[in-house]
Amino acid sequence: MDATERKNQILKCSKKLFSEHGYYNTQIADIIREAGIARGTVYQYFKHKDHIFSTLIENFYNDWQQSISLNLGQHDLNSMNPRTYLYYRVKNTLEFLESDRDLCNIVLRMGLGLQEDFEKLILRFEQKIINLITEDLKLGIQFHNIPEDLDLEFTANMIAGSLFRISYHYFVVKDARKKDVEDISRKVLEMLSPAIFIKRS
Amino acid sequence: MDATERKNQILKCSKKLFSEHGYYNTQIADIIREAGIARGTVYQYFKHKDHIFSTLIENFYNDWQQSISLNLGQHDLNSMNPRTYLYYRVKNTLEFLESDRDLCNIVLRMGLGLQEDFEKLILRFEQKIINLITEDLKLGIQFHNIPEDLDLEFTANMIAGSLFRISYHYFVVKDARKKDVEDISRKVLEMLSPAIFIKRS
Amino acid sequence: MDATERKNQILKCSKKLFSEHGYYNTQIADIIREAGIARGTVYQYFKHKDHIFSTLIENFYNDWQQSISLNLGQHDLNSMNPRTYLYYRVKNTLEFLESDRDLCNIVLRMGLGLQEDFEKLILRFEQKIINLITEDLKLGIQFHNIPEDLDLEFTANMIAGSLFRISYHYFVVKDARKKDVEDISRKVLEMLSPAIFIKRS
Amino acid sequence: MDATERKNQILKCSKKLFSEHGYYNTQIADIIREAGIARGTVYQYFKHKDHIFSTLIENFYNDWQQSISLNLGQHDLNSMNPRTYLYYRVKNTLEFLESDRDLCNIVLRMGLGLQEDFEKLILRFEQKIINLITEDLKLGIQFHNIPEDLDLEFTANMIAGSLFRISYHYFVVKDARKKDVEDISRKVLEMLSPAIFIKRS
DNA sequence: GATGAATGAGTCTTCATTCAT
DNA sequence: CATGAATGAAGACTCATTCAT
Repeated sequence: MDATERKNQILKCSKKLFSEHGYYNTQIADIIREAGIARGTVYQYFKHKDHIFSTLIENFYNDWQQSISLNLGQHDLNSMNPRTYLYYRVKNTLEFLESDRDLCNIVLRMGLGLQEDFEKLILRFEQKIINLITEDLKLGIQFHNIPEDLDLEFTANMIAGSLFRISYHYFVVKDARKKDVEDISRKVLEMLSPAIFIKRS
Repeated sequence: MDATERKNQILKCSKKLFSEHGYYNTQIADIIREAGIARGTVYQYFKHKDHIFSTLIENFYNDWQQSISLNLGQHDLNSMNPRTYLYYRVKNTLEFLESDRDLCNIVLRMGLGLQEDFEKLILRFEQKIINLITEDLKLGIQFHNIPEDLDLEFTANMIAGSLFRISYHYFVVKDARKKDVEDISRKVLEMLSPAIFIKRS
Repeated sequence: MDATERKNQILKCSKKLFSEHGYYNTQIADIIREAGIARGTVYQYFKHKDHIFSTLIENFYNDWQQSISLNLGQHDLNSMNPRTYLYYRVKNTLEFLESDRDLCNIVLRMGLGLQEDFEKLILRFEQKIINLITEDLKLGIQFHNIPEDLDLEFTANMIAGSLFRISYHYFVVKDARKKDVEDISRKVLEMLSPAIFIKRS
Repeated sequence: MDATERKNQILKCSKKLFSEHGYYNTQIADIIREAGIARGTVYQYFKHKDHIFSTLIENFYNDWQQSISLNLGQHDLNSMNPRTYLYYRVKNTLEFLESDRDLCNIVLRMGLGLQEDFEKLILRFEQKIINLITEDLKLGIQFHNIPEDLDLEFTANMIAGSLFRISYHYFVVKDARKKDVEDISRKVLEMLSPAIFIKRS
């Protein structure tokens, strides 16, 4: 097993345990038992226990960034109506969270309220999602699909909160299948659209 | 200082510290420094550190239960239209969370993903709110104000997620004032109504 | 309740608990619960927890001393044959230990191997019993009832060990009745006599 | 130093300290000072302080069991007269207790009256010795060497008490040499025989 | 004298991290 | 690189003792 594989193995086992028992209730002893490696080996790849956790969140954030770029590239904003655009945005987000339930659980629940530096990493993710929604809403206003007087801060947080809870509920608690994501996305759209979009007569 | 006062003092100081630094980053040493008492005094009132935390959540839950009963008594469901009813429900919930920002922060963020027994206590709160929303939605369906085919599980979680995020954002992050609660509640109503209620022509 | 009564009450409750759970597994909290008094009250009568324990052993020792004097006075050594003399010695010792099973248990078992100062007090009792037996044996030698070449140190310890074990077994473990003491004493005599006394043809 | 050696080292140091100062007056700090190791090392080999103590008693019990089996194998019961048999029994027991004076002191004195689970372990040893003596006495009755009407419970406890006291006195208090064991055993035999064995004319 | 809330020194135990092999 | 025994700082909890009321 080469260095990258070994590192990923440790990350994978830690992720599972952090998701299952939380950061402080996962000991290095648990991680090495899960990975079947020696205590010292962990420290060949990670300076501290913190480092494992923050690497997980960093990777999650980077993967997500990349996923956004890819998805943006796939769809031509101009050729879509705003509802379709929103639909893809929601679906892509949910699909990403669905693809790794342990990370989803960590980022949306188990990783909250730990150390300040972890909080910063998670807040970066949360803030980024809020910013994306805000940007999208602004775009909608520009295109006269969304009323000008919409409270962006409020709406963005409301949408983000919905997405977080829905993801946590369906992917972590209910263990929903990948194929359910489209259905869930459509329902999200149905809930949000009437309040956001200007009705065309 | 009598027993009840001392116990409340310890709870108050612990609450502040748990909210600020999280459960595992708050030591008994911090609590006694904050309260200006001796180490042993804490253990006169609480069996373990856990016990302080769980008491906080228990009290929060009980106070909330009581607040719901009081509020239900104040408003006559029959004399209200469904929008007004929903408005008061949202406002009461937000008002309760606003009234203690430290507890709000603990229940909505710092207390998540800790020990299993803490998780149970917080899940009880979350589940109760989901149940309440579900009951309200069912009532709306009965009164033909809400479409029969609404996905209750989905909608309840979406609404709950919105309320959690909005509360956390405005009361914990933004430190909003009590007077802002009405404004926020109205905005919540504006977001939810169009998707939930059957439009009367 | 006057001072002496209160003090005796504390001693009585402590004795029961020390006998039941040992010195280190009996807390002041247990004693005041058993006695139904306040924490501070204990310290009005005893300087330290140690003091309660050592008072118990001291009292036991003094009572025993007194019991010996009384018994010695009752029986005229000259008018008795050595077997009868030994019988009364054994019976008196067993009767004394039987009269307070908690103390018997403390002195013979629960009180052993604690602190150095406790050990001294208990050793004083043990040594005293060894000395008494030795004196009696010497007397027997003087009167030509016991062979001159008997190993006194060995015999005294053997007899003491027997008495200790028999007392512990019948009074503490088996909870024997007062009326059984005579029977037990006779059996002790039957065991010891053949080896100790010079056989008269 | 490998795992077994290290564990034995901790056991050895603990044994010495427990024997010297008792269980509750021996701190983990004392043990690590005596062993010249770090605090955490103790907990690599033993779950709790209790665990060290109970391991000592367990080992003692097992070693003793094994010693009995070995000794039984060495001597042919049929080819011995009952006195010789009793002599070897006593000698073997005393030899075993003599071989480790710290354990002898713990089992016969310092370990008494501590926690319930320790008491159970020590009682197991005591009961076993009582049972062995009882079995031997029964055998003697079967072979018509011992009177049928002998009170077995009484006699076994008396003999056990003698052996315990004699062992404690000579091996712990008087620090007798190994070579003295034979002499002591012979004296024990001289004390017990006349009362136990049927006299052949 | 009696009370019991408060005290804090003393202990056990945990667990991330190190380092010689 | 891998190992795992050893480390010790950090933290929770206990409990005899005090003292103001």
